[in-house]
Parts: sequence; structure tokens; C-alpha cells
Amino acid sequence: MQAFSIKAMAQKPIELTEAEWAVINAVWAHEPCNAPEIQLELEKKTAWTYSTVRTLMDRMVVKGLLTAEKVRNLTTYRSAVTRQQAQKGELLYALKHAFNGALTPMVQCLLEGNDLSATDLSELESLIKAKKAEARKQPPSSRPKS
Amino acid sequence: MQAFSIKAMAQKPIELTEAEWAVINAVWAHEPCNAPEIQLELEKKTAWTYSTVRTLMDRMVVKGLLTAEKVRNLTTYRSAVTRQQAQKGELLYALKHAFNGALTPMVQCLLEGNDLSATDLSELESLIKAKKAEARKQPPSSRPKS
DNA sequence: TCTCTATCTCTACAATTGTAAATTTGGTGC
DNA sequence: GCACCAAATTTACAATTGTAGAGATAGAGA
Repeated sequence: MQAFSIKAMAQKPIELTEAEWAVINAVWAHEPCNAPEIQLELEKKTAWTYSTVRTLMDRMVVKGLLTAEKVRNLTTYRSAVTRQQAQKGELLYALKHAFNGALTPMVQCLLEGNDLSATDLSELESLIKAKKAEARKQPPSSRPKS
Repeated sequence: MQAFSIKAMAQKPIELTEAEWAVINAVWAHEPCNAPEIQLELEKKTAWTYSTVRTLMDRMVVKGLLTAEKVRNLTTYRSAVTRQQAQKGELLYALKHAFNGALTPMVQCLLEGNDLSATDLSELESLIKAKKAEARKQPPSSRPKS
């Protein structure tokens, strides 16, 4: 018996700290994995000790970002959120705080700030074309199952 | 006499916490301004007391996000970074941590996640076209004065 | 000059985040 | 059974962030 409805449960935005990003990126690349593996991976960039990484990972389990399965004294970790979910969370955060929710200026800022190669630009262009086509054949704000 | 070169000084990325975003957004909208004004503005959304807002603002001065000018016992604040700078900082953060520096997937995620109106899409499209044109006539990685 | 009020200053404190040492435990080879 | 090593657990602590109360002060009016 659960005290809330799955349907109504708009799970609150996924937000990661800098250290958590480092960890979860490594987890995504290695899962299922254990703490020593991740520590080893992160050592290249961060000089974090096993203790540090382990603490981070356990805190992330509490937050629901990772899952941990323990057999005897060995713990196996897996991500509990997908890369896509986390990316979206990050973008929504930026959108909300830095752009007051306005998407177009955000994309604009992105395009202006960086040097995009001609290839990148073309790629984006076709992306938008695709999106437009898609929009044309689907009524706005409907949510097709795909 | 300064111990460093202006030129070499690639000022480190601007990053704001959630509360700081709220404050600086209000400052941008009101500057030059004083703490009570900002508190009043933020009260609508946040129920923060004067003390809270003031503490935030003074910390932001220390961080170089705001400037404070004091006449007698009255302090006037101004932003020390532009909205564009801060926005860029936020996007760079997301780009680096969530997308491993790859811009195209980031834009892609942005387009996929949200419902863009046809108008938005067209707008973006012309943005990209403009960017392409610009790229064609300027050698890559040159930095024209405009 | 006395008081009132708007503002400011100082200090504080809990939660979160970054970081890790020290200790314990479980399995393995001798 | 013992010694050793890898992995885990416990505990801790400093910095940052979110939040604010309590007391000091300066200008304005009586």
C-alpha cells in the first residue's frame, strides 16, 4: 500500500553537484560496478581517495541517484537515473534560473557563445527541420507514446 | 602595479547558486538598488527576511558578483557581471558536466525535451542560418572586434 | 534633544558538500 | 590457524549555502 499515486508523482527535478556528476558519469560508463573501480577511474582526474568516492556514492544512493546491492561485504552500484534524465534536469535548472524559462534565448546564447563548426550547424539545422516536420503532423501538447 | 597580466587573466567561470540567481535577477531588474528594495521584490517569491537577503548580497559582493557602494550607512548595489556572462557560465557548467563538452547533443536534448512552437523553431532556424553565413565569411577562431 | 523607524551590522546555526583518516572485516594463501 | 590484502565502515571536519535573530545607528520629526 502506497500513500501516493504513481501518476500524480511528478518526481522532483534531478540535480547533481559537480562531484556527483563526476561519479555518475563514471558509473554510467562502468555499471554495474563497485566503488574501487569508480575510484580508480576518477583518480585520473581528481585524486580522490577511496573513502571520498565511497562517501559520495553512498550519499548518492540515499538521494536516489544510484542503487546499491550488497552481497556479503561487497557492494555493487548501478545508476538509478538515466543520463538523459540527469541531462534534462541540468538543462531545466539553467532554463529556469538563468533564462527565466525562455527556451529560445537559451539556445541563442548557446549558439552565440561557442564556435560551432559548419558541420555542427548543419546538423542542428536538420534537427530543427525534423522537429518541425514532427510538429506539423502531431497536434501540439499531445503526448504520443513514443 | 599589478602582479598579473590582464590579458592572461581568463577569469574563472561565473557560477551562481539558486539563491544567488534569485538575487541577481532582482538586481538586474532594479539596479542601482539597495537591499530593502531587493528584499521586497524577492518577498513575493521567497519569504526571505531582510537579514537573509542582505547576507546573500554581501556574500555576492565578496565573490565579485555584485558591487556595493556605501554612503554613510546606506549601501547601493550594482551587478558586477552581466546577465549574458552569468548565463554563459551556467550553460558552460551544464555543457561541461552533463554533456562532456559536446554542444550538439546539448542543443538536441533541449529541443527534444520541450515543446517548441512552430514559431520558436523557425526563429531558431534563422538563427542558425545567420550563424552559418557569419561563419562562412570569417576565418574560424579569429576574434573579430564586434 | 528625544524618540521612532528604517536600515544596517554582527553573530549564529543547521544542512549540504567536499574530503579523508582510522579502524574493522572478510577472504586467501600458506 | 595466521598473516595479509582488499574492501568496507565509522567518524570527522572544514567550507559553503541557506536562513535569520538581536542589537546598533542614523536621520526625521516632535
